[in-house]
Amino acid sequence: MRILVVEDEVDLAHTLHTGLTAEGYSVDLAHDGRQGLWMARTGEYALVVLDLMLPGLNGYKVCAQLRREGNATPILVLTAKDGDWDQAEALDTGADDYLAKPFSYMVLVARLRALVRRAATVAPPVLAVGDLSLDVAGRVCRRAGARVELTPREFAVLELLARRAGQAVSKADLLYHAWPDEAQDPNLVEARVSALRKKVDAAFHRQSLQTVRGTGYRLVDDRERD
Amino acid sequence: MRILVVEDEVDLAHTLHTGLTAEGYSVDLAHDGRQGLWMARTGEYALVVLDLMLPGLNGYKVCAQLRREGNATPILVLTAKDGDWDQAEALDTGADDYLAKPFSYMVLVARLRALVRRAATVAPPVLAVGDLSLDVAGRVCRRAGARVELTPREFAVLELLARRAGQAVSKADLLYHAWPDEAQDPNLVEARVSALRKKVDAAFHRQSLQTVRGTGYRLVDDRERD
DNA sequence: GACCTCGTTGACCGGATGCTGACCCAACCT
DNA sequence: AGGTTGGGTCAGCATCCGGTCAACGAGGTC
Repeated sequence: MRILVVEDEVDLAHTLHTGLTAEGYSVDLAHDGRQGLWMARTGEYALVVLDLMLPGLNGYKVCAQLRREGNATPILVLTAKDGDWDQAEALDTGADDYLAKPFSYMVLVARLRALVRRAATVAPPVLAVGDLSLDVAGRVCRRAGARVELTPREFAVLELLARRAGQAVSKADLLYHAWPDEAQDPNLVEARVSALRKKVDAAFHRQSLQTVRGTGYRLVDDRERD
Repeated sequence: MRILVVEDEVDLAHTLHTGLTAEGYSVDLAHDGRQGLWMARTGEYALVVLDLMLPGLNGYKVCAQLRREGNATPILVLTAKDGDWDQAEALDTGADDYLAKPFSYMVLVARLRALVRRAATVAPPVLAVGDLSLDVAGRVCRRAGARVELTPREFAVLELLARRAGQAVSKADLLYHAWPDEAQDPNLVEARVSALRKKVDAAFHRQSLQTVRGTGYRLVDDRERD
């Protein structure tokens, strides 16, 4: 579960990082609005914690821009002010929840958990590429309706490939997404993909997991080939 | 006993939060209608306190939408106006009680308690997953019609799994739901699930309580498996 | 074709994860 | 007080992941 914290105050950012990491999340930090926007766009985050007062590009704009791009990642807004106006505007631009500083750490974690959970139930939880489907909420994978058992790592890898179906995904991206603690070795990915191919492709005489030499892998709908 | 308060006025929301928490309820806050609707949908609340005047989506709509979805959670409506018209409309859309601001805190708590009590006796909500049914009000569990005796903790665990049937539920979520005072050890959950399996699955040669390795557990309808 | 790099995959094995029985304490009857 | 029940704690065991390594294969280049 990866979380993006967009916060320029170094102390608070650091506190959030250590706290949420201890809570079991993988936390990435962005220090200004522009960087936050960039990182959020990757769509890899289960949630974005966004300070409103930011250098460069303020939180309202980041939030509004993400929504304009169709990005539905849940956003929890933080702000020093607690006026109704701020709150209203933040929620209007598409934030999902709001917390005024100073806030209790427990409250933050509770809200955050609620948001993630809600998003999981509301968002379309099933990724589909051809007849391969991934139920992200239930952690269930099916090919042509048949259940395929995947290990957590396999699921994480296939999930990112499915989110970027048709696109080549670099091993670096896959490592970043599926190996929360920094792992480097590309062979980790190769080994997992190899295992996935057996379960998801070979067992069904398919070749949807393609190698993109020099880059990474690509997941495609391969039902009507040659 | 978990209560959802949907209220955009920060002061009032805060007052209600502290007050009701002191009263022994677990209180979650939503700050606008849309958020309130999402949170209420999880079905985890014994009661919803809903302000009518809300940004985004007003209280009438939230209420009406919940009822349309078959959600029977008791709803106590708050509003600044006290005209008969408002009251009538709120109750028509499916609210269970009505309170005009400003109101006495004592009155709120009394009404609220009454509502919870009434709801518990009047509308026994039954969760069902396959032939497993949980009567939440009566604390009764049945498999294929046969009564299964569960301890309180077992019931709490199974209840959350049933509410999120088909989805993988993390041990953290289960802890959060079934161990109100903060407990941490995942083994608590494992031990309860182990006990549940004996009563609910093994005794009926079933496997509806599935392990999702690395994540938690999932409750499914397993009646027609290969 | 020689050579090199990149990718694939099987084997191995250590560590993480989950399961469960045993034990025991605390709360609650009687 | 003595008995019963719930359930937290612990430890041992089983299972499963998945990281590591190395041998092999496939492409690409000269």
